[in-house]
Amino acid sequence: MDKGHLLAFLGLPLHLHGRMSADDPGGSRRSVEVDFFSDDNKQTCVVERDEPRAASSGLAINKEDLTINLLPAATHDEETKPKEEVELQAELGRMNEENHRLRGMLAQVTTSYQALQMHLLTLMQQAQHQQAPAPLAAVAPIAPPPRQLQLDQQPASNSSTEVGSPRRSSSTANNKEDSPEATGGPAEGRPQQLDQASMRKARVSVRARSEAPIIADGCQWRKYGQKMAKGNPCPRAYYRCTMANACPVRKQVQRCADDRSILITTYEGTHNHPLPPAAMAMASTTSAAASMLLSGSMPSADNSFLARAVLPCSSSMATISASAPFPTVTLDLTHGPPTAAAAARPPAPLPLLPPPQAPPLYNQSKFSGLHMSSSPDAGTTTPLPTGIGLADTVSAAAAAITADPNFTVALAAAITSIIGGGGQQQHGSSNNNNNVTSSSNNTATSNNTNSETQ
DNA sequence: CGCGTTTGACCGGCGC
DNA sequence: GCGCCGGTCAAACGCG
Repeated sequence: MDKGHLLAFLGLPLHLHGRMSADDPGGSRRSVEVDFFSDDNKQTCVVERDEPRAASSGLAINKEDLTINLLPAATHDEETKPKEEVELQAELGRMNEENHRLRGMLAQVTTSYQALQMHLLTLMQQAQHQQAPAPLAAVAPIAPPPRQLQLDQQPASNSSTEVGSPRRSSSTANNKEDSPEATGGPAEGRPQQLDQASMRKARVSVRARSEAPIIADGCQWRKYGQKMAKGNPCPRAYYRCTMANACPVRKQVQRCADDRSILITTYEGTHNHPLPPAAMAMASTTSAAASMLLSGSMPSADNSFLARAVLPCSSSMATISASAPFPTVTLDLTHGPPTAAAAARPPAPLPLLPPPQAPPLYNQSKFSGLHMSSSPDAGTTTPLPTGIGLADTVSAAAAAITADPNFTVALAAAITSIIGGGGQQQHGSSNNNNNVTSSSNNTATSNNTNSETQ
């Protein structure tokens, strides 16, 4: 959505723009605001452009006004100069105050926009599901509903035909996962096909400080390859989920080239089986992030803006990149606050979905794995020595994200898009939790600590 | 002996 | 068309 239209749509007092551009000593978000209030929005600024001149001694000034005031000052007497400087400084001070107020208003507008965006997304996805219902029906018998969202459900939905090896080798597998024909059955709606195609490619990258070779995210992984990636002296390891026979989920683990204490884990795909609670958090986060990417694939969507919109409280740790090859959500857990505080807080009161769009299953303890999060250091930059601690870190971080009401809205949208009207997820959820309670203790990742060679 | 890792080879996509 | 590079395969190997 165009920002100008957004402001108009939200009824923002557009006359603020000109003032905003006058000065922004704040800095970090300056580019956004300048762009926001650029002169390109003439139709929104033209009304106000005369006002600063009419009240040149008032609060509202812009760059031109400053220039006009400063240049004549050079010709003034030496005695008047300090006076004007003092006035200017006073004005600057007032402008700074106003700038802060405007920032607050901008934050409010952004919040409103987020809500609207999420609502729109939800409506769109609901509409899609009315067009193409029940693509998950084929999956449901295989893996009970409570598992994570089937964003990458195509392999799962085809698991009846794609028996056994999930290989994608051209020499051994004719049913390539990436083939559009495999994305959905003939009953599937075209728009959803496209959505799933994009979501299948979506990845979620988690950056976390860890001395361990991999982060324990609650799933079982089997290493199937290792490569030296260009531009990084550290090898990249490839893991495949082995909790189910044909689970399509893969992950890549690589240390950051700049800071080798940072472990970058990239998840791709969606599990087609029940997950341990410990894995649920990450998987759900992954799925929701993929859903966000879906929404970001809408035309003219600004992904960075989208990232801030979807994860407003996590903007410092979550970024969305649509740059090739795959759209990727990066969750940066290497930064402590502000999310560290959220991550370290007791995980029990996880605010989940707002009632209207919340599928029943997510009002259950879908993220019960987060309850394992006991490490007070979760989300901080302190390296955690054990895999369990890392699991806590990841889970707690995921809790921090999912606890964000805006994120849960996005999550609701994701669930709505995937599950649609399908409702009896709760039973499976409880089954799922029963199934995996024990596995959550063994942290279920690959036991081989030598898998990550340097 | 079974399971998981290692590692060189292979394949496909992409840029030039 | 060619080469680079990411991703995957599969035989070899190690470990319990």
